[in-house]
Amino acid sequence: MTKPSKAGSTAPVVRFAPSPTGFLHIGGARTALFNWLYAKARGGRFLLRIEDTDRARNSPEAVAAILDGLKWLELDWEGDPVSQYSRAERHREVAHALLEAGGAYRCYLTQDELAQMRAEAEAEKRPFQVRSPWRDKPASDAPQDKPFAIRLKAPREGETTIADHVQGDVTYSNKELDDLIILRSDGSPTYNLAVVVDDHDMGVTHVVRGVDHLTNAARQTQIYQLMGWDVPEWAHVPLIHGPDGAKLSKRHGALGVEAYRAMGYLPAALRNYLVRLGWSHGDDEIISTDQMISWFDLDGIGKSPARFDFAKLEALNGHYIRSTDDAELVARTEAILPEIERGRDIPTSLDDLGRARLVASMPGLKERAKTLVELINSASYLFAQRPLNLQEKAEKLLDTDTRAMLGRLLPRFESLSGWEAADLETEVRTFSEQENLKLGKVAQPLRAALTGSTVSPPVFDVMAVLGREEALARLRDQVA
RNA sequence: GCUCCCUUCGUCUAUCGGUUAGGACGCCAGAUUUUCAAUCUGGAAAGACGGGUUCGACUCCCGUAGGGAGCGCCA
Repeated sequence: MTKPSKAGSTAPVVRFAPSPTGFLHIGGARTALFNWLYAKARGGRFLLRIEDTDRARNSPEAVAAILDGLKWLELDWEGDPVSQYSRAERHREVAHALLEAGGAYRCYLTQDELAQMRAEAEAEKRPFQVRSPWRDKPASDAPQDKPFAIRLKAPREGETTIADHVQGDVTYSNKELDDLIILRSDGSPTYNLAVVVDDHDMGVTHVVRGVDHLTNAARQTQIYQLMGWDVPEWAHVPLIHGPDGAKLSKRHGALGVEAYRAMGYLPAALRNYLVRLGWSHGDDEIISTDQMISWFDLDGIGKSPARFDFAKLEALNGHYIRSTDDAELVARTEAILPEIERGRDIPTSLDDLGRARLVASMPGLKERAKTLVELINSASYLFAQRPLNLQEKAEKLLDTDTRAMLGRLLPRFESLSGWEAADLETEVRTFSEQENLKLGKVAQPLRAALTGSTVSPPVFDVMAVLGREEALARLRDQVA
C-alpha cells in the first residue's frame, strides 16, 4: 500500500469546514481536533470555512454555536472563517472555465425526467446513475431558452484512486461515478465544486474529514484533475457511534459540545477523550495537549468506527479536575452555574464569601468529583442556610445518643483557641479516646450535623472552611 | 440493491509473522481510611467464523457472517 509521501512537504494548511445546520457535535469536534493537531504538529495553519452554500439550511445561530464550541474546546483557528456562500461568484467562474475547457457540459434534463429515470432504474432493479443525453450532444442541439445545469464531464473509463492517510488506497471505477452537477440551473454552485475551488484557493494541502466524504473525495479528485490543480492529501476519519453501536443519537452523545460544557466536563478532558477515539500512541491514556501535538500523526488514525463511552470520559474528566488549579476550577464552575442542574442550596452566582469558601474547599472537593456539576453539588453544604435540612442518612445518624455525644463535644470546641483543621482534629481525637470511641463514631455524626450529609470532604477541613461561628452554630442546631 | 470500508476483553485500544496477546475505562476482591472518593494490590474478561499461505499466524490472502458509510440541481 502506498501512502502519500511527506518528503519535501512544506507546512500544511488544513481546515475545518462544518455546515451550519446545528451545533458542533462530538464527531465534528473530533474532526476539528485532528485538523488542529495536525496543523500544530507540523507548524501549519488551521483554517475555518463555513459551508453555507445551501441558503435554506444556513443559520447564523448555528455558525455562532459552532464557533463557540471550538472556542470552548480551545481550538483556535487562523483568520476569519470563510463563508463559502460569499465565494459563489468564483465558483461560477470555475464552472464556466470547466465548461469552456470541455470538462463540463450543459445539461437540460428536468427534475421530472430525472425522477423518471430513477423510477425506471428502480423498477429494473439496477443501480441508478445519471447518464445525461446532453453529455455528447453538439452545442447546436441545445435549446435556446431552457434552463440548464452544468454537469461535470467525468471520465467513463479507467478508475480514480485516492491515496488516503487513514483509509489507504481506495479505488473507484469511473463507471461508478456519474456526472455530478457543479452549477445548478439557478446558477448556484454545488457543494462538490465549492469545496474544491475553496480548498484550492485557500491553499489547503490536507483534507481531514469524516469518512462519509470518501466518495466525494473521488469526485472531487476528478474536478481537481479536470482543472489541472494539485490534489490535496486526504485523511478520512471514521465516524463515532453511540454506545449501542448505532448512529449517535441525542440521548447518547450526539450533543453539541456546549452540552458537554454544561455537564461539567473540562475541555482538556474532552480533547484527551476524543483524541484517543481512533488514535493512539502506544499505551498512553492521559495525554496532555502538548504531548498530543508532538505525537499526533494522521497515519496513526485507525479505520474502524469507535463507540462513545461516557464512563471513560468521566474517568478522564475526574483526573483533569484533580489536577486543575483550585481557582481555575472555581472560575469554570461559576461560568456554567446558570446552565447546570444544581441542588436548591446552590446559588446561580457566588458572592465573595461563597467563592472564598469554595476555593478553600477545593482540595477536598475536587478529589471526589468527576464533573464540575458534581463538584458544585457536593459543595452544597457550604451554601446551605441554617438550620440545615438533614438528608435521611444523616438524620438516622443523629439519634439521641449521638446528639448527646455532640453536646459533650461542643463546649470543647467553644473553648478552643485555634480553628485550624489540625487543631480541631487533635481535639476530636483526644475527645474520642476519652469517650472510648473510634474516631469514626465521632466524625460521622459531626459530619452529619455540619453538612447535613454522610458524605463530604474530611470534617475538620469542613469546619475550618465554615469558620468558627458558622460551624458552632450548626452544631448547636443539632445539639439543642 | 450497487460501491467502498470495518471486525483483538463489555468499551477505547497496543501488537506491525514467533508475546504467558499488553494498557486504560468499567466490573469484582483486598489494602488504606473520619464518610465518600482518591490511591495501591490482585482478579475475571478478547483475536467474529471457515478456509488457505507459512516451520510458525491476531498479524498476509480468499470466502462467510455481522456492522458502517456513500449512492441528490444536501452539505
